[in-house]
Amino acid sequence: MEKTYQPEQIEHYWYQHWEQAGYFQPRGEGDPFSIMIPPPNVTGSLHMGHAFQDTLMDTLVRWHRMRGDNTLWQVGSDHAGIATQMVVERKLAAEGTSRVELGREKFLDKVWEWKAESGGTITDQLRRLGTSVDWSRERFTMDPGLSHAVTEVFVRLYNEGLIYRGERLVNWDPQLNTAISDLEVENTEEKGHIWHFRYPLADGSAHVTVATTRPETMLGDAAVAVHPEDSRYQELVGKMVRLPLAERDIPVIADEYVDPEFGSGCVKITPAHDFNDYEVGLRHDLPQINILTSRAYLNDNVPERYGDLDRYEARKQVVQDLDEQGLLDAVEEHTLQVPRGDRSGVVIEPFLTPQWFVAVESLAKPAIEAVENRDIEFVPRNYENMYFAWMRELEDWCISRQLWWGHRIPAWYDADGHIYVGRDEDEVRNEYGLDDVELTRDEDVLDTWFSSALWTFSTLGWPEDTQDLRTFHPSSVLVTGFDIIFFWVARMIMMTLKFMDDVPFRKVYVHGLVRDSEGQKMSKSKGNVLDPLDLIDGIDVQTLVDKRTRGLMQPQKEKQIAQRTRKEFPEGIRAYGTDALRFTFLSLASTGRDIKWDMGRIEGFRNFCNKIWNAARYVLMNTEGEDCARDNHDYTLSLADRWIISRLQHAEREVNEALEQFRFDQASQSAYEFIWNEYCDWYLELSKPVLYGDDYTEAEKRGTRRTLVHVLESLLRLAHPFMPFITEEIWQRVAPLAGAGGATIMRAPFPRADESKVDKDAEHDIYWIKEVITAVRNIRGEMKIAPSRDLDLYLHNGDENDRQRLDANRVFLGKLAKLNSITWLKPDESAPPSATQLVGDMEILVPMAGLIDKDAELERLDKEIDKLKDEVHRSEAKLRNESFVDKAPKEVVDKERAKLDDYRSSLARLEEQMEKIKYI
RNA sequence: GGGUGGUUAGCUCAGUCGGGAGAGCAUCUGCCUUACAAGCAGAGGGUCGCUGGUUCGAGCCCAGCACCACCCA
Repeated sequence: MEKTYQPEQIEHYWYQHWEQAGYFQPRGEGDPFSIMIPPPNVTGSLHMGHAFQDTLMDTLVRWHRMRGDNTLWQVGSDHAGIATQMVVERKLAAEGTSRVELGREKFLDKVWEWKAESGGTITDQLRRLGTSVDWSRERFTMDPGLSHAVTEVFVRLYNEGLIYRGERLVNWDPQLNTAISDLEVENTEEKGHIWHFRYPLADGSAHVTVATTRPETMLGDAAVAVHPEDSRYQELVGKMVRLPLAERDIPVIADEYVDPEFGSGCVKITPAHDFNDYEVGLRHDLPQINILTSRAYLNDNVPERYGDLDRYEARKQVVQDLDEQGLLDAVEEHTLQVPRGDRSGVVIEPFLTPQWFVAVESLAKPAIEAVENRDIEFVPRNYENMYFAWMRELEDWCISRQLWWGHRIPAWYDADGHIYVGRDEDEVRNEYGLDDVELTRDEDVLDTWFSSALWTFSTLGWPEDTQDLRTFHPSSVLVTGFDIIFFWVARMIMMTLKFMDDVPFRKVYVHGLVRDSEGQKMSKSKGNVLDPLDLIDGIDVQTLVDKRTRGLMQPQKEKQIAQRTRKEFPEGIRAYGTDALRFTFLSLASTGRDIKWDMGRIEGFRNFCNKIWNAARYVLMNTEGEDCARDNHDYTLSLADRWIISRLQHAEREVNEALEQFRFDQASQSAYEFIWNEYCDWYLELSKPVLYGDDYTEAEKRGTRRTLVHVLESLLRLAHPFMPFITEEIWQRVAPLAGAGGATIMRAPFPRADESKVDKDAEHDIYWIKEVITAVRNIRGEMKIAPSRDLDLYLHNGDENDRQRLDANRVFLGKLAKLNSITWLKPDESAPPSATQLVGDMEILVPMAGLIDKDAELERLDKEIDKLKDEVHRSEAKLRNESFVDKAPKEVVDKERAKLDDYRSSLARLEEQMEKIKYI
């Protein structure tokens, strides 16, 4: 083996090998366990969120696979309607053509071409993470099978009256010229203004003042509203106002929606351009006056002078005109929430257009019940409240998009505009007897989320009744971010209950967001994005700066981003490897909270990988070609052997229990602690005296070699779900020595604790040995005695247990504490003046002559004594408190008494010791 | 305005049943000890956000407040 761990040399090899060997496919027997990957966007590339999420899923999947379950991790991607169309349109523009020029059919050919060439980026990147997804079943939402499912669902819902077409206010992106979903709208806080306008009453008797952040929409005002209980405006309600510029009369209405405290307490109502006003308009039967075109220019419903102005030009003009008429009361600075399209970056308009909707009420009811009655459980559970809150005030879902790329809506219109819905045109014609009628198909496509909502069952072959569906549906757990609970999770639950009559998954594990080291969201525009592949492979600082500053929407930020990047990563990023990256995510994955990325952690875990690597080197150096008692059963286990085997059972229990509760942080920490703090720090050291000297028999040496390889082989399996590559690489060499069969660690059994191997006596004995060794090392460290110097050790005031443990473990103590001699003193015998530590009542004495500075030792003792005195006082006070002694459980009181006894006797010993050396 | 989560060592985070707070990183000291300097050994470091309450006892339970983050309006 190489002397240091070099991840790049093993990761590619093993992944290719696993994939080719088909190890990612379900084994075909055992309890089914399945996870459906949240399909990444086909235009996307891997970011830290994916890496985090996929690490969690892969850990669960590998764990279950090793536990013998029939495990499927279903992989695939979604077609990302808008994003993909934009990418391809941009490409076409660069080629000097356009979507419109090509026409729908040719454009779609181009999209598929693009998909074939570039659509595999993210799935290729997934492989670098070691994800054990079943590539042979990879799905794409636009595949024929999934498209078939989409059509089927649409038609069935339509026939039940659960899909309808209607004119509603939707989020409209005027640049992309399509409706978009709430999810695709980002509300950003921006500086703007509030304009206060005076609207005169129609009878000229007075005026009302209204405030708005969007002056141009006043041309579409349908009313002015006040709060019904606002005494200031009682007499106004029912009167008419003369809307300036438009010169229309509009009523003053009373509605609870108005906040009397805000502004003048008087608001303009523009039903066609504001979601709240829309609702108010419906309540009061107001006209919906649409003043915009789909590109956000003003249309024919406004006076001519504003026609064909873009919304911002119109704003200026309206303000100027009102000002000239003396109707501009005031302008204030104001910070407001501005809705922007996450793809286009432009301000989104609430816009009135005909769209297709899913009526969700009847679908939501069972979806709420499924969570209420715990058919589906959220982890952590508090996300259920978020789910309920949203589901209980759910609005109908706008599913149509004015795009070409996507599932085209299976609806046809005749010349009179009658709608016919069916699986295809033939079916429509047959069903409705439309032999000779000319039909045109709806131009729109469905929201990508519509197809994603069917993901758990469409990927398994629905509407066919397949074996896969029967085996792997419902899936076992969904691992996802909280940000798409509404848009995806809730919709999957609704659709799956409707069409499968079952839940899509039993559990939803909700993880947090990966943030940068300062807790900021990672984003291209902030220039603080980390690419998981750069953490795996490393990147020099110049390349990183280039990457972060390329193609910025706000080029003026380039300098600042470059500066901050160079400050945070002066040396660039070193290559840490996939296993260290994964382990970092796992260790930070405590329940449901966001994680701040910490380079220190990944560095530490790369070191951990190196530790495992070198531990394996040590084991192999001492066992390859040696008799490890694989076939030879004549061997003896030492105390250390029995101890590490016992500790292994604890670790195995902890890891399994933690994973059962999705506590990836605790699971990985248990593995880490066992491997580093017990196996490496103590057991490997304890094995050396057995293997290297003449103090032990051949049978004992065989026992230790056997234990070295067996425990290593087990801990590799234990850590495999966390760190698949390094564990496989080492396991391939270690498994044969341990007599463990199988072609891959991936399919080796996951370790489970065997309580019969827990050995309390061995644990107590090793605990004692560690205490004694640590005591000596402490003296060494505090007294600055060179580690190379062998010490003479005296033990005083020990009991019979101490005596027996000493006799049984002299060799261990001698080697690990680097001792020249160990002398057991009888109670009446005294040692030369010594530095002292206590193990229980036993004094650990290292003679001072020539080694130890008297004053330093006195100072050290003094500090110890002070500490003990504090403890004694605290404990005495507690026990003097009668209500404590009366009311606290007996065990607690007894424990406190025992502690006090210990403190007192330790104190006495140290004081005695202090007296002894004070006068030398 | 409503809701959720958070506030613990210099930093990033654990903390189970209420019974005197832990890890990693960083820091300090000493070591190239034949698995590992990406390492070993040792050490220092905490008013558990604030105030009150419950309790014999509160990081943990209750109330209020402050600040941060997110969701909704």
